Amino acid sequence: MNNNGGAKRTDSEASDTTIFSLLHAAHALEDRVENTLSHVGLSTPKYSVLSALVQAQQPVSLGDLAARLSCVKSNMTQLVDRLEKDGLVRRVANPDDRRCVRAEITELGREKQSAGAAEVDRLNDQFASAIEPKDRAAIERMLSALK
Amino acid sequence: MNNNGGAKRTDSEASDTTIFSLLHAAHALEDRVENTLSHVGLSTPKYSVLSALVQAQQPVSLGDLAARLSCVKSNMTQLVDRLEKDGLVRRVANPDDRRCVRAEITELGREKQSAGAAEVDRLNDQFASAIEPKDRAAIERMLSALK
DNA sequence: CAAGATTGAGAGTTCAATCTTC
DNA sequence: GAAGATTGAACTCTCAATCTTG
Repeated sequence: MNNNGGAKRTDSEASDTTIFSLLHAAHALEDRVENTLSHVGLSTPKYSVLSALVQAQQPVSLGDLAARLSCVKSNMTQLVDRLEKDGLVRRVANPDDRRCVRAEITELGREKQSAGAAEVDRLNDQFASAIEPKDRAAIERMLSALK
Repeated sequence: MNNNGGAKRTDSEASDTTIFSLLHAAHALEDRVENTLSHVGLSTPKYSVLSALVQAQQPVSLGDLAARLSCVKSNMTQLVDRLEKDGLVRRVANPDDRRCVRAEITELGREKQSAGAAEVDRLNDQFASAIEPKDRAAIERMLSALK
């Protein structure tokens, strides 16, 4: 969605470095990532979970996963539900703390993540080469202004 | 959600001007907009629809609204459902083409949009002043590289 | 048959409430 | 009671199918 809330351009010239044009661009970029990952049958959230599991090199509790991906726990419950249905992840019980459920990546999940990572790397390189090295510093400053 | 898919940092230094850090920053910005608009009881999509209606200065068909906000028609159907339930918009029939349904902003909707626009302007100014003028050109270039 | 809108199903997200285990 | 996970309700969004009108 465009989300340009029709903010008034008080500037005579619509120089358009406004919040909404940034968000619009980010949305386009997000779509491109989503589209690329769909080639291997993954969504961005699913890819993110699989990547977290590969990186951890061991099963990770749902609460941990939620924290790593900056989302609420109930979201992870449902995301893992879908990943489990896809056969990319399985829930494993934790004998030490029976409240805790950990997600473990399957062989298929590992393959998908690897394929997704290749796609993302390709996109990343492509994007990086489209940015002038001199502009990177400016973008860094903008990013930190945003934080 | 963070969405940093754990993309491999082939660079020795994680300079982090990657796709995912950009998306992460955009997400933070989006949250700030969403949070600001929540002060007046609006979500970003609802604010966008109201703004489109204010700008048009007349009722707009749902298909038109969907096109203006770059989303599919069925999304607009549901968004207008919720806006209508909130009393911010009403559906009006079109005698000329009875297939067509137009959305008309209510007085309450107009008030909310106006309050939202004030908040967004404030945020926009705040954001603009955090960006060095010299950096704006770089950001423009990045934005156009994204398109 | 085209065009405009809606409906149904499902993904992704949040919040509040609940259940089990510590 | 607090921590870990789940469930239910709601919002935003997409796609495919359907209904009505042109």
